[in-house]
Amino acid sequence: MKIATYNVNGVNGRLPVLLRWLEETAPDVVCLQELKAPQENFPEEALRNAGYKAIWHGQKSWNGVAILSRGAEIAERRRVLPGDPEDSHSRYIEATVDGIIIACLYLPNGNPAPGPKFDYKLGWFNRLQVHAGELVNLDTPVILTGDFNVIPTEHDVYKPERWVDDALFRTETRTAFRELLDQGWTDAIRKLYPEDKIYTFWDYFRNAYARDAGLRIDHFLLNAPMEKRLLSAGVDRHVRGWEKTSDHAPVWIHVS
DNA sequence: ATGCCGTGGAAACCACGA
Repeated sequence: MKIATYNVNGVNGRLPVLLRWLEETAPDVVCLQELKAPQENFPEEALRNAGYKAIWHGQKSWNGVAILSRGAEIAERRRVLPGDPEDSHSRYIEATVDGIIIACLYLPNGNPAPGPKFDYKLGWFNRLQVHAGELVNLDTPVILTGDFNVIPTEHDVYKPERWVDDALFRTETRTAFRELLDQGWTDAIRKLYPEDKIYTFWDYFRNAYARDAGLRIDHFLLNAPMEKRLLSAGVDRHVRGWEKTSDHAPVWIHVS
């Protein structure tokens, strides 16, 4: 079973690229972030014609998350991260697919830091920690995946010294991610590739992709029952080289 | 290297992203 995550940066503007990638790689389940589309403008029919059923939580202009499935039914569990009734951003959706609990998330960027946006990021992160703490010890396999907007370590960025004051790499952010892992989550890519230079995002400008000036910010975190079933993982980085592509590349895992 | 690009929405510029 192949499960992927992809920050599409606009699901309608990105539709040709998304459909091409789906046809090429045929993942069984896909988590999408940054739909940038209101609920009624999600390309449900185009994805159905490509073989995918979907649940999604849209929002005008920004954010938006979705879960697609090629075969198994998608049983939605929640579409809001608990802990703040005032939070209006569509950044979280969670479902059971083929016996696996899959949380699709788009953690706030948080720049500029410090400031209110960084405070929102840390608050959202804390709510994620609380909720993840309830998921990690389930006997059910659980996956937290999506765009975490976290550079976990200096090995996950082309020039760490340039990012120390950035919301993606600040001490508070890395500490929060470490605390999340310490609950008992396994970073699937780092489990399989402890040393390799692996990126999932390259800026649109400064020729970042050609220079391989990237970041690893899209992650798969697995609880113990899921980690036991991990077979392989990777980044479809060639997709970042396509025309009219997202600034993120798809990331995937293969589980038994 | 402090958004130089890209997207969506509103209005012919702006907010936002990482």
